[in-house]
Amino acid sequence: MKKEELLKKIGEQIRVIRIKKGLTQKQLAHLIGKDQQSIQRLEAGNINPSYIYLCEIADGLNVSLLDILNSLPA
Amino acid sequence: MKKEELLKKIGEQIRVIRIKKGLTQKQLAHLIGKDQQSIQRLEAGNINPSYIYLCEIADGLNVSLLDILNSLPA
DNA sequence: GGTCAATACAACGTATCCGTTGTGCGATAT
DNA sequence: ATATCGCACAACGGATACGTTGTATTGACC
Repeated sequence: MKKEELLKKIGEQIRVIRIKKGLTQKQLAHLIGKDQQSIQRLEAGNINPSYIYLCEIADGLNVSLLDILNSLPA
Repeated sequence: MKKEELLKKIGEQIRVIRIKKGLTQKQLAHLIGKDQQSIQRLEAGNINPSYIYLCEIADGLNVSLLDILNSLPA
């Protein structure tokens, strides 16, 4: 699969979970010591986040990284 | 969990799977267009790999990223 | 002894991440 | 009209990933 597609898919999935949890981008960002723009770029698929970054996001969403990857659209 | 621990754990897990598949660092590297040193640093936990990098590694190992994360020691 | 394979560490350069600031735009509310 | 909220995009800068080269160590094999 193409790199851009992979990034868009995981970004969209993170957005879905964030909204399901009732959080705004800013709220999620502040939970993990980042700012809203960071979350925006991630969800838009504009960056290639590091493993640690993904772990932090999962932590802020109160799910495991497995939960995020598990529900990725094929 | 500490950042260094997370990186060491995933590095060790990648090494375990690579060896189970009977590959050397160099062979795995060349399968995905990288070189031996990159794999060495990853397995040693010396870098914080990107999502795409992890996807490439999983691809080279012929497993899914979920398979790698699933078997991480708690 | 010599050679080769496998792994490890260090250093350099380019590319990229990611934190941050600034700006804009639509929707809602007062 | 103005303020506020949620989200988007661009640019700058410091930090770091990662490709690459070079080198060291260990062990197997001749």
